[in-house]
Amino acid sequence: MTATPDARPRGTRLPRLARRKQLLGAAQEVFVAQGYHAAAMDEIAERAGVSKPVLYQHFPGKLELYLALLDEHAEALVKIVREALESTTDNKLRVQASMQAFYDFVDGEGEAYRLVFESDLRNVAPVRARVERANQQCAEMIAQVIAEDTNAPAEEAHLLGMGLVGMAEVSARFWLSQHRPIPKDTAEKVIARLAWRGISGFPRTADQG
Amino acid sequence: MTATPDARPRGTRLPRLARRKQLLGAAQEVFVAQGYHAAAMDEIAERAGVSKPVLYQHFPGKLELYLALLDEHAEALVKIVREALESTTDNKLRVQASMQAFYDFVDGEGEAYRLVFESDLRNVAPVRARVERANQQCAEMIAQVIAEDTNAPAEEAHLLGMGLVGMAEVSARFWLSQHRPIPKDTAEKVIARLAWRGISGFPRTADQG
DNA sequence: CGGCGGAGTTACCCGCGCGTAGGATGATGT
DNA sequence: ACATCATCCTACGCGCGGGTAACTCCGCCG
Repeated sequence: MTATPDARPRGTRLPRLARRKQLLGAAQEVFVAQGYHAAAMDEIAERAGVSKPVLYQHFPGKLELYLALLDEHAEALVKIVREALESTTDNKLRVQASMQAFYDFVDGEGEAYRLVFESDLRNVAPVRARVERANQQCAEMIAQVIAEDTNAPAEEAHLLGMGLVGMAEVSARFWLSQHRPIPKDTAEKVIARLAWRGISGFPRTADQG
Repeated sequence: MTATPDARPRGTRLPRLARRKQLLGAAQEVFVAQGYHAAAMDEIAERAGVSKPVLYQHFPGKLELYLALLDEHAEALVKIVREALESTTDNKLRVQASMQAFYDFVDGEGEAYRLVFESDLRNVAPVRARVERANQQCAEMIAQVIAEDTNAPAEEAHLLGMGLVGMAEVSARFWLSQHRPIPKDTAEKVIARLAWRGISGFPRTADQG
């Protein structure tokens, strides 16, 4: 525990682009494990088997390095949610696929979801903007579908979309933090049913209090 | 903007307990506005119209000061959710009241909800523990109600509870961040309906895939 | 074989911000 | 009036960590 897993082979020389990718990999490990603030540039460099100035030859600063990773994974989230919604025109299946998308994202390699869902840098404008944008894009896409089959006003559809996003995100993170108490597809189905029954009732009943 | 709102009347002497409360107030303002890391003890002291050592006569360190506030508001959240659930035995009304509880919490004085829902210190164990505990207590209470009227296994009930918590939390934060695009009670009702229709379907259908 | 350029290194600077030592000042009891 | 205690202040120590200056080392091209 005290001794670091001792990093990559020290001393190797790499072409620029390969090094950059490797640095991103090392940075991701450290940022995910420690969060932005507790992560030290020294440690990232060491993890990559390289000295600190190398890091600064590839990224202007700590923040930019972080943003590069954040962009990558925020876009990945939006992408898989979009693909889930485009995978069918049956809204019930769409809900199921969307929930699965969130669970897949959270269950993805290296717990990278933490960068998007648990960033300790949301108070910094560019980070906040990216995180909110990803969330809103997901919610917006879902709201679109809801609005098509519903007489709910746009603002309500947006709110509902965000509600479903929150449901998926928080429940998926919980499921993972509890070390998968139930099989993944079961969790997805349970949540998908909750979501589907929730919104499928809206067309007829939305005009009454 | 550059000049600080210039704090409380400098130089006044206060009895210990009054000072402590005032310090907590100042600290909350700064922590909420800046987050833990960007908040400086100097600034909190200045905000309270006091010098730094005074702060340290009341709290052993920055972390403890933060934890004091976090505890306060985390407990407040659990409390209002509990009261919402105890306010009636009609589950539909319980859902409505619970959602309202979250919206009230987020809409509360000074945006204090940020300490619980947007802490930039979740990577630190005692903070993480408190935030997760509050969330889980809320989810647990809701799961309890679900389990009573449902044949869903305990783990699924927990997951559903956390899903509803996430729905409420995320949608409420979104609603506030958008500067209340719709009236609060409308938002509550929309989300409550989503939640209620979602879970009310579970008793009969939970045993099928 | 000489020198050019990119890849890496060591060793350092320095600002920020938490926490503290030591002194002043006003209330309180005798 | 004088001691005493609690409250509060000015001024500083000091470690941590982001970022940089200056140098080395190796392959390659002419």
